[in-house]
Amino acid sequence: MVSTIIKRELSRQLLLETGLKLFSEKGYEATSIRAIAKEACISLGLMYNYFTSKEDLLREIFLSGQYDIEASFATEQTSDSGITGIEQHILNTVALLKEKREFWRLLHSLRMQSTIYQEMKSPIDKQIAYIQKMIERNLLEIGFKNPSQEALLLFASLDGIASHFLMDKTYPIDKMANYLIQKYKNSSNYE
Amino acid sequence: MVSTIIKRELSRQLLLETGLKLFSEKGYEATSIRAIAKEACISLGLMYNYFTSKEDLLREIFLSGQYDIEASFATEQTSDSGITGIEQHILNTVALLKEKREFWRLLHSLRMQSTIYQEMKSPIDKQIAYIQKMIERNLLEIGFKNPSQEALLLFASLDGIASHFLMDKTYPIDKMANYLIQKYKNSSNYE
DNA sequence: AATTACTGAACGAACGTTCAATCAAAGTAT
DNA sequence: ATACTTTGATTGAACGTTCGTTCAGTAATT
Repeated sequence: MVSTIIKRELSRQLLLETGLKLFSEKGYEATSIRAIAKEACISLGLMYNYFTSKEDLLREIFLSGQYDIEASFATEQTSDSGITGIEQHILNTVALLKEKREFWRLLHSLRMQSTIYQEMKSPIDKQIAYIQKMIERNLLEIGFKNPSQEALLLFASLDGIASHFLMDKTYPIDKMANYLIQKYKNSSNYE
Repeated sequence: MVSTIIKRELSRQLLLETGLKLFSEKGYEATSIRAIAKEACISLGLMYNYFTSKEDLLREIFLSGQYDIEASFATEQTSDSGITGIEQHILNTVALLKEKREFWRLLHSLRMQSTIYQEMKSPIDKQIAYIQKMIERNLLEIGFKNPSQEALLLFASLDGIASHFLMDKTYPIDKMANYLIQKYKNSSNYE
C-alpha cells in the first residue's frame, strides 16, 4: 500500500516533468496529450488518472514551479555575507533561470496570451510585487534617491536579460549579471 | 478592372489586420480560421483566395509588420536636433511600441516557441543585430568604455520594459523612457 | 480476492482546407 | 440603353485529420 502511494507520486511527477518539457518547447496549445503520453512512454488515457484535464496539468505544472521559485526567493535575504542585497538578488535570479529554465520558458511564452494564463496570473503577480518591494528596499539601503523607479528599471532589465537567455542558451548571462552588479556598486556613490 | 485590384488589396488588408488582432490577443495556435473570418465578417473559405494557408497568413502579417518597423528604424539617425542618438533611439522604440502594439505582442508571444517562429527568425535576427550595432555606435559617441556590453544591457532593458508594457497597458512606459534617457545623460561624464 | 494502475479503441467536437455553386461587376455586342 | 458574356470575388457544405476526453477491459500489486 505504501509503495503504491510512492509509485503514484512518481507517475505524477513524470507527467509533470514531461508536460513541462513539451509545453516549454512547443507551447501549450501546440502540444497534444498524445505527444506527452508518447514522450513519457505511457498510454494515452493515463494522464486522466492524475489530472482532470490538459488545463489542470498545466495548472499543476505552474503550481509546482512557482513553489520552487517562491522557496528560493524567500531564503534570499538570509545570507548576510559581504555582498549587498542587490548583488544577492541578481545572482539568485540568474541561478534560478539556469536551474528552472523550462519553467521560465513556459511562463514567458504564456504570459502574453490572455485566455489560459489569466487565471494563474494572480499568484504570480503577488510574487512579482513582493520581489519588486524587495528590490526597492535593497536599493534604498545602498542610497538610491528614487528606489521605486529604479526597482522598476532593474526588474525590467533582469526580465529582458532573462528573455534573451531563455531564447538563446549561449547568451552571456553571467557576464551580464556581473556587469549589472558592477553598475550598482559604482552608482551607489552618487545617486 | 482597376477598382477590382483595389478591392482585392482592401480585402487582403482586412484579413491581415484581423489576423494580427486575433493572433496577438489569443495566440496563433488558439486562433482559428473560423474566428478570423467571423471577426472580419467574411466567409470561411475566402482567406484561401488571398493566402495559401494559415501559416502563410502569419508569415505575411510578420512581413508587413517588419516592413513598417524597418522603415522607422532606418530613418532614425536622420534627425540631428540637439538630442543624442541614444535618446532618439529610446524615444523611437517607445513610439513604435505604442503604434504597433499588436505586432509586438505577436512577436513576443511567438519568439519563445520553436516550430512556427523559427523560419521567420532570420530576418528579425538581422534587424536586431543592426539595431544592436546602432546602439553601440551611439554609446561610443557619448564616451562609453564598454559600448558592446552596455548595448547588450540597454537592449535587454528596453526589451524588458517593452514586455511589461505589452502585458499591461497602464505600465508607465514614458516615465521609464525618460528615466533611462536621464541615466544615459548623466553617466556620459564618467564612464 | 480485492484494489489499484494502466491500456487503447472509440466518441464527438473542432480544426485547416477544398471546391462546386453563386453572386457582382466589367467588357462587349446589339 | 439593353442584353449577353466573361471574369473574378465570395460562399458555406463537406472532407479528412487531429484533438481532448471517456471508459470498458486488462495487468499488476497487495
